[in-house]
Amino acid sequence: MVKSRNVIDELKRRGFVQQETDPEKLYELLGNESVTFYVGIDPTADSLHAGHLLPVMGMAIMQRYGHRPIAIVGGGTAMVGDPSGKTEMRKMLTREQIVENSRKIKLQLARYLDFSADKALLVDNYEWLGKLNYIDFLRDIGRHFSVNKMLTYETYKRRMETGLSFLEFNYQLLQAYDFYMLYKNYNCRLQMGGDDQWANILAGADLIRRIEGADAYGHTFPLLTTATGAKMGKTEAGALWLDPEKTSPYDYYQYWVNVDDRDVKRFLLLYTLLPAEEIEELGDLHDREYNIAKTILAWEATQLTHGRQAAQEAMSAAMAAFGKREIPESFIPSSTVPRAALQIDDTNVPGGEISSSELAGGIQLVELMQRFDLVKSRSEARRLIHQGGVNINNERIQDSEQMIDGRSTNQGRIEIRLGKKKYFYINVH
RNA sequence: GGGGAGGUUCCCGAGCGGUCAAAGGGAACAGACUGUAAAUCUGUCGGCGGAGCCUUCGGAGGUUCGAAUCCUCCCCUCCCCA
Repeated sequence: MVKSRNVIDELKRRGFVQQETDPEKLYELLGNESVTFYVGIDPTADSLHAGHLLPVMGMAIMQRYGHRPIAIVGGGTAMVGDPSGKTEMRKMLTREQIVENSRKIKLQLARYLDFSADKALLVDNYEWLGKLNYIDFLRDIGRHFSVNKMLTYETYKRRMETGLSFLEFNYQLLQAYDFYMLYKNYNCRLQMGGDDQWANILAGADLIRRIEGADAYGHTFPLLTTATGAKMGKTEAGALWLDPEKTSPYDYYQYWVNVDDRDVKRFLLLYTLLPAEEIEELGDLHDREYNIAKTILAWEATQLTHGRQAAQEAMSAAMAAFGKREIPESFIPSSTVPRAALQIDDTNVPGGEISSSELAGGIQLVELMQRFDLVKSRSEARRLIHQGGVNINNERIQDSEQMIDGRSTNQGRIEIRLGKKKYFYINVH
């Protein structure tokens, strides 16, 4: 990425812009100087998930264009809970949980952002929110907010139907106060966030204008859904986590390979740092070209999140299960995806172990499936078999009473395939 | 605090004494078709070694041969009024 262009052009081109306050001035500012900006990240879990990725990528791009990101892990605000986009009140976390979650989140962010030499910062807003005095806050900050105006915001209007606690109603003031404090302490002049944060971002920019008489800006990212309308990163197992303990790199890789055709190019622009030109040059894709594009997407995304080594393992495992793919040199040349020589290696396909002595006695297939958590219940396992969805060593199983023993072993292991996409190897030792 | 409505299986949503493991839709899963895609069609979708049985309809009791359906108390949510 070149620094000569304005980052806004890049963000627009890649689909990171939903709305901005004062676009002309913001454009000028970002074109002329290095700007400190912030994005709030909610530490309600000890890991980020795919839903967080868009703002994170946005920060990464901004930083590569010479701007300084502050990730503010909402220690204080998480203790209140943002009502935006929520129909029900959020769970509140303890201080200890938040601190622990923040620590882990920072490690994940470090994959995307360079935290060295203060080129990026992670700030906990508990620093100032924690010692806030209620009366002072009301007098200094509260006076700048109009309840009448707040009630007209869509987020609150919706909650007027279902109920909104006073606690949550204050969330906006706290977030605005964050922006203000960051402005004062770090000269932070821009807040970025999901489009559901628009009202909160505006409130902060307003507050800075009122108190300091200074300009501050807001920028929102689109709220992304997949082509089928689902939220980003929803899988059968729940969220798509960045933590390899929660979602293995293999599953992570698989998620991206299985993306809808209509999303591929969009996602390449949003979730990889590959040059926009090269992605646009792809033009209309046909048939297998989609799979090549998806392979690159999966490679780049996995590599960003889990590193090169893990991405390579995930990719070779996927190829072991689903077949090899050759990726032409001309296809997004900047990508570091292994194009041909990648050796097939299935050690990272999900798997388990069983002792040969136990196997010798014979074990029911249904039992085996349940043991390795491939199904939730024996009934489900039977159902799957009846529907023809279970293959052992590439042979469809018809009988739900099927026994598995030493004879089912193929080169020291048993391959179970559920449906078309779930491969599982049981190694016999 | 007063008045009203309601809490049903992953979600929405019927059911209002037996024929209810509970309609319908969505999601999800499997099969066919494919490209590890979409759309479409077919099937499945509480658990248990198919029948039978077991556990479910906010919670606890009760009425009844029999309750998700009736009664009592409790908890929770929403609306109107204060």
